[in-house]
Amino acid sequence: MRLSPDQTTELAEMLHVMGDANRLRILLVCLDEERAVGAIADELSLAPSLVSHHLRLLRAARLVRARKQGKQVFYLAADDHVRSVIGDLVAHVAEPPESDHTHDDHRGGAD
Amino acid sequence: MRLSPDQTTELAEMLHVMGDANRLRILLVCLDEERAVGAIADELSLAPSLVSHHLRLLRAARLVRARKQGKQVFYLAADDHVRSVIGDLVAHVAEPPESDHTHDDHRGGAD
DNA sequence: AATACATTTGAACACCTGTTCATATATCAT
DNA sequence: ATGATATATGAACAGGTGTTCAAATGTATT
Repeated sequence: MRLSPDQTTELAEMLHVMGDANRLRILLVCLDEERAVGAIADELSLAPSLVSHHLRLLRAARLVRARKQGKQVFYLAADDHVRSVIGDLVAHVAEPPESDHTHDDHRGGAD
Repeated sequence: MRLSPDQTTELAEMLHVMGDANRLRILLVCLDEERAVGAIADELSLAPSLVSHHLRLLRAARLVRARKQGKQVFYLAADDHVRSVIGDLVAHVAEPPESDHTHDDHRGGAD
């Protein structure tokens, strides 16, 4: 199954936005239930300003949607499509690692 | 389904490595069949040096494995786990943008 | 109107990242 | 041995990125 160059770029951009720890945490927090910016900041112990900055990128990537209510703005995963993708990812990470290692490659020195 | 802080960081790092267009292309090229560095570089029109650099990151993230044969080094997706994750992502991106929404809630004011 | 609260915005900073180039290492052939 | 091929490595540069701070915007309450 192959992707077009455009689709590959699109996927890379999506992964790039999700590939930040704080942004991923924010996305996970408002994946299934609406969350206000302040609530997210409070739960993750992050500055509201920082959360807002990340939320803007998540919104630009169409990963979350915003709903304004009074003074607060509630964020939620954009749609079931996003929830499904994240769900798959989370499921794979939550799974135990494979034990089908025929041979172990040498430790790569990541600097 | 929630992840531990460590698992969340781990996932973010994995997404971060995949979140580069060239790196993702490289990963896709050697997802199901072994590919030598030169072959990847040739197919993607990238400098072998650049491919090697990216391959090192992919290897450090345990996303690909290397098998040396003579002068060439063949790379392949690390395991079925990785193939499954990438497969899911590709499938989601390859899907048509509209899915069967039984109820269409949250109308977005995205800029 | 003024105050307090929630969120956003922009600038500034330090840090990281992708790429290129030159060079090194390894392997095969002559 | 030399030379050619394949890959890896390191330095260096340009540009991007996350974070913080201060200030702005919007919104409800008094």
